[in-house]
Amino acid sequence: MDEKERVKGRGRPSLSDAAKNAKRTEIAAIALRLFLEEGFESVSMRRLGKEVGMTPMALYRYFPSKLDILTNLWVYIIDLAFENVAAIKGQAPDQREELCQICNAYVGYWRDNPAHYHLVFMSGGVSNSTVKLFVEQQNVITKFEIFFMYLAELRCEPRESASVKRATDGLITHLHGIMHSLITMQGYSWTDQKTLIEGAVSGSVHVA
Amino acid sequence: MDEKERVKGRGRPSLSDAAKNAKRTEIAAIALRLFLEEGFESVSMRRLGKEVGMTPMALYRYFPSKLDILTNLWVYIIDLAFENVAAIKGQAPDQREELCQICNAYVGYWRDNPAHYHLVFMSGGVSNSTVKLFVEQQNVITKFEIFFMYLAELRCEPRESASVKRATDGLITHLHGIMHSLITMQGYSWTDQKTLIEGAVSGSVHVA
DNA sequence: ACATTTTTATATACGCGTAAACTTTTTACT
DNA sequence: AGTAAAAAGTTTACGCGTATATAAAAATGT
Repeated sequence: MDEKERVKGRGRPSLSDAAKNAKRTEIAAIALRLFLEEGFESVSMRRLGKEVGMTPMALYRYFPSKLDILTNLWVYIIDLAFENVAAIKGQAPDQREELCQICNAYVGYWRDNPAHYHLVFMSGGVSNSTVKLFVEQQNVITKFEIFFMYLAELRCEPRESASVKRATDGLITHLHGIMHSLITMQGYSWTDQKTLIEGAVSGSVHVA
Repeated sequence: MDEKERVKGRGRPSLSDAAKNAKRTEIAAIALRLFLEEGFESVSMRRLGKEVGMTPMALYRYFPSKLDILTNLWVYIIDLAFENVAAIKGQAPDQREELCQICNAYVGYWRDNPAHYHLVFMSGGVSNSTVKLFVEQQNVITKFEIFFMYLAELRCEPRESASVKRATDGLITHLHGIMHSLITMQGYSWTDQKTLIEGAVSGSVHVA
């Protein structure tokens, strides 16, 4: 939080990292509950402060902004999403079927937890630069590695080849599009998730 | 703006539709200039009111909210964008190439106008039912028809067949995923838009 | 003990979007 | 002309995120 660490001398000592992290965790836990229950924008810092038991401005000792509390929760939620995905590995008879199942688990997680989806992908007032920073800072991207591995194997091409990169980016964007469309445009009668994902996987395996 | 129209009787008469629309147009024009110059969030209603020459609250006689001013501008601009998309029809040597160009125009529009993308697809906050209503109201969905037509022809299948429906839904979701990923996750070095779209089109043409 | 220094925590204040209360303007009816 | 009514327009007020000013707490140096 603070720029430099003072080693010794006069003055009240900084909170220990442990104490600070404990408080951050406590705030984050309460924020997560409130955000999921009532939505990010509906929960004010004054309200959150009251629930945590501190003044609104005291929260700023632990998080630089309200938005920063949110991005912190993203990490936690995305980890949850990929736990679901990891649980499927090595369960299906063949790789192709397993990739489909993994894609369904990934998309399914967000559809089953639309509040999480809204928190991560649709929280209002979040600028591009914020998301960009988040994606770079946290290793969300490394989580996509699993898709690379499956496609390299299924396509019988090296993991680092340009065509695997193209195919995987195509698959990932397609999955996000399926999620996004099914969740946010419910007025349209989409083809069912499983069929759409089968098509996405099929395309990513066979595309040039 | 108002629920019911009073035909006659006592009381000051409502502004004529012409007068009201003139004022709306004037406000919208100034808002567009300011939003483009300084950004939506940086322009306050107090500031906009001053520029237009009325009190902040008087603006609410003509638009129900600040966001509504922006959506109004968006409607105007998106109509132009779809004219652009339509303008591509019949220009390319073959249908397949033309579909690619149309997809690129569609995705490119949103990437060139990320504020509009955020407004329509990420206006999360309280109600995505608002977004849903807007999308349905402006029948954006009926604009998807163009994708159905191209795929029916390219796949040599009837427009109403289940496989054309599957393929088109696959293409549309993929396009939205490409948009969404490129716009909101700029920290990741995605394959370029054109290549991704080529893959999306390829998949939609060949998928079962 | 007491002053000094640094950190933590609170209180105050600002501009924001806009709801609600209020005032002004414009009409019709007596 | 005077009054009632309704829309237009203004003022005031609220809660918001948070910058800034201030106070309180907790350590060291004398």
